[in-house]
Amino acid sequence: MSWQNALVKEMLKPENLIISSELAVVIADKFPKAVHHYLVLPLADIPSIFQLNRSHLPLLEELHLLARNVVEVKGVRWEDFQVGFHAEPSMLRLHLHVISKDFVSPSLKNKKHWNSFNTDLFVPYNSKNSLLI
DNA sequence: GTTCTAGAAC
DNA sequence: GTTCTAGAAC
Repeated sequence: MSWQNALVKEMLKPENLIISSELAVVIADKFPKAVHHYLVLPLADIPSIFQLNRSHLPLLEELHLLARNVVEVKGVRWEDFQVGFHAEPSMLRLHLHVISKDFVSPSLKNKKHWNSFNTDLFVPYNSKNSLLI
């Protein structure tokens, strides 16, 4: 198992779960790029955005619901967050980023980190249709 | 994805 | 001298 599978391993550990549903889980990003940075991952074995099609729309809505729920659980403002996918994901298992817009974190170390959330490398949830075949 | 580091660029 | 970049990691 390579580092690319680390997310799948982590999402299966109960101690990492913040909230979950029958279809997906929410964990904290191990290297948060902002004060708040969470990942929503489906239990279904969907490797990445490149496997998505229209049949996954209900699941994507479920992921977004969990994104809203984790922000509520943390007691912070939804307006202070951006939610979306990376256009060039590195880690396997589809994951929706839920990140606060401050981008203040010791783990935000280089230009690539910042660009991945603040350029076209970040695909907002509301632009998800562009990912669907 | 991160860490480490040699060589380039400043 | 310090920062930036790109590539390897068995």
